Amino acid sequence: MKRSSKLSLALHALGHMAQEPARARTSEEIAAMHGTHAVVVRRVFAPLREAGILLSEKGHGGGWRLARPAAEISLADIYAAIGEPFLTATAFAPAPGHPCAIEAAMTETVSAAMVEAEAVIARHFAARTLADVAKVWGERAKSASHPTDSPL
Amino acid sequence: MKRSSKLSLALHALGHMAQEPARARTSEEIAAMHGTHAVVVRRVFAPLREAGILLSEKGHGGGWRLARPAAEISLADIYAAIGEPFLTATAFAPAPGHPCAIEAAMTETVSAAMVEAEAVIARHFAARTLADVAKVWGERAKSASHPTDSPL
DNA sequence: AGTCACGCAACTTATATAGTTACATGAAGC
DNA sequence: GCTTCATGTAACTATATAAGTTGCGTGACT
Repeated sequence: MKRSSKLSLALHALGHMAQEPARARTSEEIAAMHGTHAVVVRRVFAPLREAGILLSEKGHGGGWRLARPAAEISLADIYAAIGEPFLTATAFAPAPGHPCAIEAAMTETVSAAMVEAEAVIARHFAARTLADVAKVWGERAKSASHPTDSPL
Repeated sequence: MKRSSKLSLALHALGHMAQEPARARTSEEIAAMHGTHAVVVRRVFAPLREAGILLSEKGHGGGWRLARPAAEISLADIYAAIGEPFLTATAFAPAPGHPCAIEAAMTETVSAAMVEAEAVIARHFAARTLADVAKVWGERAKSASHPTDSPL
């Protein structure tokens, strides 16, 4: 397990959805596309719905749809909604049971580096929308890999 | 478990060692200082020894010592020797069993962001030596927290 | 010889996350 | 109104990763 992550699923799926925004996709469809389980898709998509990026509909013809044009959804929006940081925050639990100035100094330095790194990532993602990625896809893959937008 | 990490242990311990470089510390001592196990210390320190940052000696009076002055050991040296990246590389395993242009495009974007972020961290760490941190410690904690360099 | 400390391999335990099952809710079609 | 399809959610299982632990070997000092 754990061969993938929430963010990779979200980016992959929303990238596909940006290709044909009108059509709703079921969780099953998306799960098959990404090689995972429908419940996982719902779990990952729930915060995106709450963030106003996705809409979900029940019943016949239901499924998931982009809540606004792909050009108005940046990767940063998705990243922020997921809330799963790249940086392993586990790296610095404070000293167990006793304060230590040296450890504190180290933690400060590392934290500063992490904040900087996060800012870089945020900037990077903010500069790219789903539409940008869809465009790249359109330019390079008029070939055969994903004819229109079919799963698998 | 996993309340700490290799890097936090290394930085914490080497920070202390930089305070009094002449004295060798046993793995037990360091483990007590960081609230972990001596074997874990040896495991984490092994690559630092191979990288020429630490020296280890067996027998009476043995233990660990800095291989060179604290001013010549940057945090980047330690970070590189540990080889444990901050950025969760798990985030992007490729598509399971089938290529997908969209996923590839997303992966490229994310990878580029990660490379940038890594560079920021590397630069940040390269600019700080163990001696710098020891100095910070010396300036702020002439008080009581760690009288000389005692564990706990 | 005896003790101390690292070196290393193997095993155990803890945790996080993906995967799965099960059931409830609501919407469309008949 | 009943069935079908789809999401919503909680609970459970499986697995991968990393820390913690044990045991034994080796070298060095007394």
